[in-house]
Amino acid sequence: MLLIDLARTSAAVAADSARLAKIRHLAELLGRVGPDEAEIAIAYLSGELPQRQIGVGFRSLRDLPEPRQVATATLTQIDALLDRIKSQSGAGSQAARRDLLAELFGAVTRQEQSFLVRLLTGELRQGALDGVMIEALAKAAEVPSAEVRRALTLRGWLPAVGAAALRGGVGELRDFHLEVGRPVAPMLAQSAPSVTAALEKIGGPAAVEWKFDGVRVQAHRKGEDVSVFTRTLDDITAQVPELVEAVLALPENDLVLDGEVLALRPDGRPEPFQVTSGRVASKTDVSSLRASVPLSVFFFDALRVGGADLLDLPAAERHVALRTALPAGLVAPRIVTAEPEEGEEFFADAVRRGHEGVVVKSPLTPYAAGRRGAGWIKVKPRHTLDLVVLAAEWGSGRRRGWLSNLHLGALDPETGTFVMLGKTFKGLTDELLTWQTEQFLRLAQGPADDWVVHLKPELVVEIAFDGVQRSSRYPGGMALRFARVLRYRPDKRAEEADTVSAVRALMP
DNA sequence: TTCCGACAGTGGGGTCGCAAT
DNA sequence: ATTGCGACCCCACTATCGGAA
Repeated sequence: MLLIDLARTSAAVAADSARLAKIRHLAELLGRVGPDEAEIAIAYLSGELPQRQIGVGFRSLRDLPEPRQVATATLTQIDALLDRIKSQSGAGSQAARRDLLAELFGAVTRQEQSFLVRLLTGELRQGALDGVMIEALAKAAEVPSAEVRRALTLRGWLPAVGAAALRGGVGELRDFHLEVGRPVAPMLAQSAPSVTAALEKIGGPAAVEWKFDGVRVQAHRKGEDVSVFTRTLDDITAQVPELVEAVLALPENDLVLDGEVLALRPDGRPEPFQVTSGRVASKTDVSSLRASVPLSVFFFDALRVGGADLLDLPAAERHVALRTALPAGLVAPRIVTAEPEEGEEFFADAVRRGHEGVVVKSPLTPYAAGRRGAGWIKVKPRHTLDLVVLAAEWGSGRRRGWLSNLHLGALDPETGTFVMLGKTFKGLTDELLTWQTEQFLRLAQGPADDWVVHLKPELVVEIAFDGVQRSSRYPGGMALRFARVLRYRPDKRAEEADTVSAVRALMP
């Protein structure tokens, strides 16, 4: 199959806003792709690469060669070139990578170039990714989408699952099983503003469990072999020896566990996320880092214990298996309650101890991997500040033409100036985007730029955020974590905004 | 007919590893 | 030694579609 066929299908998918129409376009193409190229076609049309990543991003794609006039490139040829590019990533040569990219982009037409750029930068923007592709595969292979979903849960890689569906239908999909040593797509959580609201949503007794501010891990053990994977299914076994040893010390030797790894201080309080993140990402000098930044692990779910798959069991039963297989010190602290007061008190205590919040879990739900089901609901405390808009950046995609991304500052009362604390684009409705674009253009001052519009510091906006962290990027040495807009404060003048010292008081 | 679950899009701060400068 | 880039860790929120109620 030719790459141009995919580029055309992608364009048709982008042109129709209806999901059912997108599914029809994708299924039509999947119906005529050969078995050798099915995996490539599924990957490309759901915004992924068979190679996963190849060390090429936005910056490497600025200067493209002249396109061809006639489309002749096949999926197999493109895939082979991407393989060669990947082999030059990391320890390879950037010059070699540049030459190969020139060869790749010189071999395709303008429309294919555009498709490849969006694919390689991870910004396909056709309104269809895994969720829509699952439905399209189900349609093309004439199988229930639930079967595709189930197989994806267990395999974690849609191109492989989809190719199996097209090849062998339900029969082949049923061959996917939980395999120790191969990661499963982790279950995700929705969020709620309070434990009370979360309990309401679940509607009955629920587990309320500490939420740690660390890195999600999935640990597999078969005999004396242990592997550890992240949320995106990357293997980090070598970076977390403490975790490997903890799992090897268990009496049970056929296990798949879900948990969180984090760095604790000697007094037992958690280190800031930045410390945990840096430690987990470090591949060099792990043995000396162990001494200075030791990692702890807390598990909260069991997908397999003693050779038995537990994914389809209710959460409460999985937790019994977890407690049976693990010492209490390795299990995330939790209570089970239907009483809002009791849940709120447990939440407040977790936060007092420095943790991120809690996750409220239904006792009934199976392990719904990879979906943000209503079975898990996270609750975190929320801070707010009244800050001043210092500048704004033009949006892209559906936000093109709107000033979208706000630069936020706190008041320095000594000098009457404002100290930038970060940016946000979250929490804005289309109506608010329209309103603020007008206001910002009225307040514009300073050097004109086609990216950033600088403003007279007059507009006050109420910002919600999760916390304040150390920053080497911003002048105050602090940045907001997960900042989002709540509302504008036309009743407040900039001189009444929150001050730098008020922000500093929130630093851990 | 209205409601609501699931999805895609639009970006945020921080850290590490690596090649090039 | 420093810089730029890619990859990945954490992530919130709104608009939209289409099936459920």
